[in-house]
Amino acid sequence: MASTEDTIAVRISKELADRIISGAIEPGSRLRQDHVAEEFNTSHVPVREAFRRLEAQGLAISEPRRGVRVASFDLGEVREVAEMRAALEVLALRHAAPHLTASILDQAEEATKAGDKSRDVRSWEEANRTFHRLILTPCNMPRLLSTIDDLHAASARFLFAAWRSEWETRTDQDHRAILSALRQGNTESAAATLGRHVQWIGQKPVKTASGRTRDAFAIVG
Amino acid sequence: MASTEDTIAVRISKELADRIISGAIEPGSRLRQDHVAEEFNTSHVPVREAFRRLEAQGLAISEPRRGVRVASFDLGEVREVAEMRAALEVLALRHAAPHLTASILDQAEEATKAGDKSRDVRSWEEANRTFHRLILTPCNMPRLLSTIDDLHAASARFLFAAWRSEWETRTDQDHRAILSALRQGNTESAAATLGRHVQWIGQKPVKTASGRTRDAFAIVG
DNA sequence: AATGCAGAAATTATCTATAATTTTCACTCA
DNA sequence: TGAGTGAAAATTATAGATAATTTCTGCATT
Repeated sequence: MASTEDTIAVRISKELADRIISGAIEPGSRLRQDHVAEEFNTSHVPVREAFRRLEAQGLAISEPRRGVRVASFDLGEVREVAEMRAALEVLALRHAAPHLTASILDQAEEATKAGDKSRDVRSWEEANRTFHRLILTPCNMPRLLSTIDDLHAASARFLFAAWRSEWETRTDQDHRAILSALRQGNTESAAATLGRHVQWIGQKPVKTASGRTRDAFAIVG
Repeated sequence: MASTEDTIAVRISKELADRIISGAIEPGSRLRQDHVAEEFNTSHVPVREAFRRLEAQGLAISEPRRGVRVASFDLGEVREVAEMRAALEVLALRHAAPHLTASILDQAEEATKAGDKSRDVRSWEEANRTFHRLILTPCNMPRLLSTIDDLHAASARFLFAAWRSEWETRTDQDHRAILSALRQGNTESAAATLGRHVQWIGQKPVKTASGRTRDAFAIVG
């Protein structure tokens, strides 16, 4: 953890981002700068800068003079993020493919296995993210990768909101198919599978606070 | 102009973004918060927030304790932005197509004509941006649209850097082909043309300060 | 001439204070 | 009972001041 390297504003934004993604802070709830400042033992100036970062990542929305609140989301946004991820990850994979080494693919396979063994959402999400990052990073397109990172953060948020606690282990066939295609040098097939994989939207009945049951949606890939 | 509505930080970031895009501030040059604060007659707190916004748009980069500088760019970045635009605008168009009305397509045709008549880069860019915005906005995907907006800002920057002054009028056949396909309800053909159109990278010899000639590249679509 | 090293100047990051705005909530009056 | 009203409290936005860091500059040394 390079906390001492970062500026206070960055540290705050990372911590808040983590809480928003994990669902520790409810969507729609207000982020009050003085409260946050007090908690982190700082003034509110770095807090405001942290808010601007969260805003840019799409994790918070700010209305002038009325403060900042945690961004809420709906099924439409889940779909939107899924489609953006599909389009951009396919693009990244096409450029990354020529630079993929056997070692990278082996690491990606390890990540897939780790995901299959995961007993909770959080560790599954981490393994999944590692897989995607491993096969996409070699595309060497920083702007593309950072946009994809933001989309992954949004995905994780949807995921944690839907699968708050229960998580059933499952074997990720898509990841294996992608790796196998990449090993055979079949980039187009890998890209097509990745595009489908990322757009798969899981659906799960969830009990609301009022005791009713509704469906929760999330990107599971 | 809703300047009075906006917060000072937003106003500053818009003005600085405009200068960076137009090339009024050189890539790589430093943005000094006190100087900017003095120019806008404010303290540096809103200036710092404006910097965070520019950073998020990819127009500036900040290193902790060493300040903010205008992002520089190279051919690789031009390519990257072109490919991202292609992927995302195609996605947006596919979703927008069912909601396009004759009126919107007529407005888009007007924008194309305005672009063809433009005698300088700046007005051509504005007309071009209007065209793309018109046919994409109905997709109703706010996150996607705002990402595309940022990419258009980057495109404009490349464009102004390459075509600083000289600009030859040209007839945009791609725009017309896209409109014609859309009018016939042939979304796939329109999307394919748009994807190619946006990835077209113009090339132009440019005289550098040192009197030498080098090639400048920009997205011309 | 090139290199390295103070010390000074400039600049960034943060804190404390103040002004302006919005939200809350008790209270009046229909 | 309930809608409207108007302070009071809370909160945001900005300003001014301070501490910490970096960059610059000139001079001594090799």
